[in-house]
Amino acid sequence: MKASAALGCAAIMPHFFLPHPATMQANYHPEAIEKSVQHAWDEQQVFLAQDTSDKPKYYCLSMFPYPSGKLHMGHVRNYTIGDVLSRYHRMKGFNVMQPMGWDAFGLPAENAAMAHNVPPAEWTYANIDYMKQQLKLLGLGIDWTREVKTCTPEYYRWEQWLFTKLFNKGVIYKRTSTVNWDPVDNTVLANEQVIDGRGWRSGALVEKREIPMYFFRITQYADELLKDLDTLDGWPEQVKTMQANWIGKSYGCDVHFPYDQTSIGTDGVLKVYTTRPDTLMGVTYVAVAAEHALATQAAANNPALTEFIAECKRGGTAEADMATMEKKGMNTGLFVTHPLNGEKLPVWVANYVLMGYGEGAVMAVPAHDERDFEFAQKYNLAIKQSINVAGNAFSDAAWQEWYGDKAQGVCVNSDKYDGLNFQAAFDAISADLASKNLGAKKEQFRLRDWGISRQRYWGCPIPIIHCAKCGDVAVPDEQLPVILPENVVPDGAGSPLAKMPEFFECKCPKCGDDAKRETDTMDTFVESSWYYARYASPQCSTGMVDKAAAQQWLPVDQYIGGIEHAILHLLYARFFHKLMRDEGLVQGDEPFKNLLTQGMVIAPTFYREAANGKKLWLNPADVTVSLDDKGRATGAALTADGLPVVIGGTEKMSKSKNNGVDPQAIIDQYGADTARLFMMFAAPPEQSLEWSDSGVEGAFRFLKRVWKAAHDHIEQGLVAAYRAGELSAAAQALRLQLHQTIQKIDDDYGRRKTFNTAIAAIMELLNALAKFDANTAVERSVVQEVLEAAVLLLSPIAPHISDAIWAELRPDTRLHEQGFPVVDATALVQNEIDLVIQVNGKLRGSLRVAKDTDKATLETLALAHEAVQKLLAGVAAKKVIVVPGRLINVVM
RNA sequence: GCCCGAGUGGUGAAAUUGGUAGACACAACGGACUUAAAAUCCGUCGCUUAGGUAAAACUGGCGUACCGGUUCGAUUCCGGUUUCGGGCACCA
Repeated sequence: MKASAALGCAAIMPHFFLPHPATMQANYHPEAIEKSVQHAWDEQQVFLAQDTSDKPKYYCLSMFPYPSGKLHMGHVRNYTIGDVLSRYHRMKGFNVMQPMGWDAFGLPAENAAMAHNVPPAEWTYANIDYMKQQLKLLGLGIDWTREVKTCTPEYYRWEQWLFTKLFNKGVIYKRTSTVNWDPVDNTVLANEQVIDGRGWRSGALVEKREIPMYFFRITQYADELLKDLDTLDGWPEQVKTMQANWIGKSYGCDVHFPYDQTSIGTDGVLKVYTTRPDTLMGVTYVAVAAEHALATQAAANNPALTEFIAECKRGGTAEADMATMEKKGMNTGLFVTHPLNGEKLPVWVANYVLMGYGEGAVMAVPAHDERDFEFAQKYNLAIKQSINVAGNAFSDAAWQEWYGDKAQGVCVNSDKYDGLNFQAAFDAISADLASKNLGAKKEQFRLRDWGISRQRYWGCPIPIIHCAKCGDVAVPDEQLPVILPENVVPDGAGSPLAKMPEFFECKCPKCGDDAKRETDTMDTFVESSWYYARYASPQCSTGMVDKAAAQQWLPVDQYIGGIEHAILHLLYARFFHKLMRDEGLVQGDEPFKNLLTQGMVIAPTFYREAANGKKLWLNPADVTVSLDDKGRATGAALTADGLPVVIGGTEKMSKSKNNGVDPQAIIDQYGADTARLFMMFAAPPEQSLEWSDSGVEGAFRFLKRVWKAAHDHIEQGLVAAYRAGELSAAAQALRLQLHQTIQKIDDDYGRRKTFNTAIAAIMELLNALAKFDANTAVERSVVQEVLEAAVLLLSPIAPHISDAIWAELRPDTRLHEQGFPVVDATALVQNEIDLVIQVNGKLRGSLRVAKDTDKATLETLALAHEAVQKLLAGVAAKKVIVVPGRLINVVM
C-alpha cells in the first residue's frame, strides 16, 4: 500500500510539475523520428564496439553484400535479423560488435563495365556509396569504423601475403583443370555464363579446355573439416549434413587393371577407385574419360572415335549438366585384364566419366550399378550378376532396387568369394589385390581441391612471378601488394591484365632476370573466406589480423546469411580459419560458433527472348500479371508496352534474373521501422519467403497503434512504473500477460530466433492494453509498466519509434542504455488452470481446476463431465490418460 | 541426376518436448463515426449437399500436399509418392 500511495501522489501531481519537456506529438511521423534518432546514435557513437570492456563480447556477423547496385529484400531480411540479435544482446549486457563491409570483387562488375563502358572499380565504389546510405536508412546498429572493402589493396595485400606463405609451404600447388571455353570470344566462361551449352555473349558452342591453375589443397583438411562438424552445436543439422555429404568420405579400394599387351602394346595399368570392391567379379568393362591417355591412343587411327571424343569435349563443366545428360560411349577396341581372374575387359570412352575426378576412369559393374546397367543395355555389354539377395531372382531385363543393395547381398558367381557378405568380400578381395600389388584399401573424399585461378580482371591478383629459370616464384613480402590497376574496362575477350605489359612485365625476385607476372586473379570466395577475422582489426597494417584483437573477438558468436551459402562459402571459410590457425594468426578450430541460415526471399521472374535466343530479364515491378478468379497467373505483360512476357520460375532475388525488389519505396513511404517490422513479421527467419508487400500497411498500422497508446497515456501525465500493491483482477490479468510476454520474447529472441512470434506476442499485449481501463493511480502505474516493457521488447525490431516513445515515457533516460525487461515471478503465479477434456483424442470439453489438483481427482472430474458421460452412455472407460497441466483423455 | 529443405484457411503464418489445428496479421465482407471520403473503432471470417433454426445460436462430420504405418492421441515420428525451393565446385 505504501508504494501505491506514493505512486498515487505522483499521478495526481498537476501536469506542469512533471519533468516533461514538450507535449508528445499526437501522430506517428516516422521520417522525422528516424532521422533524429539516427542522428543521436551517430553523435553518441552508440554502436562502436569496444576492444576492451568488462562485458562479455558478442560478435554478430551478417554475410556481407556484393555491391550489386541497390539493396533487395533479401538484404533487408538478413541485416534486420542481425540487428535484432545485436540489439537484444546489447540489452542483455554484452559488448556487441556488428560490422559491415563489401564483397567487392566479382563478375557482375565486369558485365556492368562492358554494358556501360565504365571501369569495374568506378561502378563498384558508386554502388557501395549508394547501398551504404540505404543500410544507414534502415537504422542498423553497425560499427561503421570497421568497414572493409575487399577490392582495396589494404585488404587484398594480406590475402596475397597468405597465398605466398601457403604456396611456399605446398598447401597451394599448380596443375591443369577443365574450364568452359568460348571459342569465339576466346575467353573462359563461368558456369552461369553458359546457357544451354552456348556462350552467353557469343552464342558459340562451349568447349571444355584444360588450363593450368592454382589449387588450395583443401583435401588435406577434409578429415578435419568433416570431424569438426560434430563440434558445431550452434549450426543447423541441415547445413552440417550437406557439408558432410559434400566432403563425402568413402571407404573403398584402388584397383589396377593391367593393360592387355596385344591391344595396347605397352606395359601399364589402368587405375580406378571403387566403393564396391565386393562386386569386382561382376566387372564387364571399364570406362575412361575423353581426355584419358588410352582414349587418345585409340583415337589415333579411328576417325569415329576422334569425332566422339570431340563431342564429349563439347558442352560445359557443370556437374548438374553432366549428371542429367544422355549417357553415351564408344568402344576403343583396347582391352585391360581383370586383376583377379585375368579376363579381358573392353575399354570404353564414356561422356559421364570426368578427367578431373580421381583417375579419369571407372570400372563398370552393370549388374549392381544402375548407371552401368543402363549403359550396358544401351550398348549390349555383358551384365554379370555377382551379388544376390536371398529370395530374389536376377534378370538383366530391368533394373531392380535390390541389385544395388550392399546391406543384404552376398557374393555369387564369384569363385572363392561366393557366400561372403559385403564387408567380408571387401576385405578378402582388397587383400588379394594387395598381395598381387594390383590395388589396396583406400579412404577417399568426394571433396576436390579448390581451384582458385580466374582468367578475369576484377579480382585479387595472384602473387606469382613466372621465371624461365626459377619457375613459379612467390612475390616476396616487400613487393606486396601486387596492385590491380583500377582504370580498366574489360572487353569480354580474354583477360585484360594479360594484354597489359605494364602489369605483367617484371623481374624474377630470385635471379633478377626478366620474368612475367601471373595475370590470373583469385576466386572471389577467397576474399569472403577471411573477412570475418579482418573485422577484429580492420586497419591493421602489420598483418592479416592483429592477433590480440582476433583473440578478443573470435570466434563469431552469431553468423547470419542465406542458406544458399550452406556449402561453398561456409566450407571455404572454415578451411581458411584452419589455415590461419596453422599460421598462428587465430586461435580455435572453427570461425562461426552459431549459424543462422536465412531462407531465401524469392520472387517471380519474367523475361523476353531476343531473336538470338538471349533472355532479357524484366523486373517484377515493371510487369503486370493477369490472374484467373482463383488467383492463379494466366499471363503477364510489360506494363510499359502492354505486350506479353514469359513467366519464369520463382527464384531467389538476384541481379542476374533482375527480380530483386528494392526496399526504398517502402522506406520512403512508411519508414525503416515498418520495413523491418514487416520483414520480421512475414515469416520465421529460416523459412523461404515469396515476396509480397501485402501486409506492409498492417505493420505500419500497428506502429501507429503503439504510438497512440503511448500518447494517450502520456497525455494523462506520467507515473512511475508499477512496483507493488493491490490490484484488481483485470490489472492482475494484464500483469500476468505482460510478464508471460517478457518471458516468451526473451526466449524468442535468445533461443528460438523466431521474431514473427515475438511480434505477435507484442501485438497481443497491446490488444490487451487497449481493452484495459485504468481508473486508479495503481492501474495507471500498471499501464506505465506495460508501455515501458512493450517499447523495450519492440526496440530490437523497430528501434527508432521505440527510442522516441521511451524518451517520452522516461524523459531523463535513453533507451539504448536500458537492459532487457526482467520477469516478475510474482506476476506469473496462477492458482487455477484450464484443462482440456478429450474422448478418444477428440476435444469434448474443458475444466477449470486448482493448479495442484491430483491425478485421481482429475480422472474423477473428467469421467463425471457431462460430455464424457453422454458419450460413454453407461459403459466404463477403458483407460484415462492425464497429461499434467494440459489435458485428460478418456479412452473408450 | 545427386545432396538438403519445405508444402497448414482467400493470403503471410501459429501450434516451442507427440497433447485444444488456424494464435497474430493481411485481404474480404458487414456495421459505427463522417455531408462525403480517408483515417479510426467494433463485428464476421477453414470446409460441409449432416442435424438444428424464421434467421442465428448450437450439435455433428471432415480438414495440416497425397498414400500408408506407429500411438490413447500425429501439422509434429516412420516408410513411400508428388510439387515447389536451395546447392552441385567459375553467380555471389
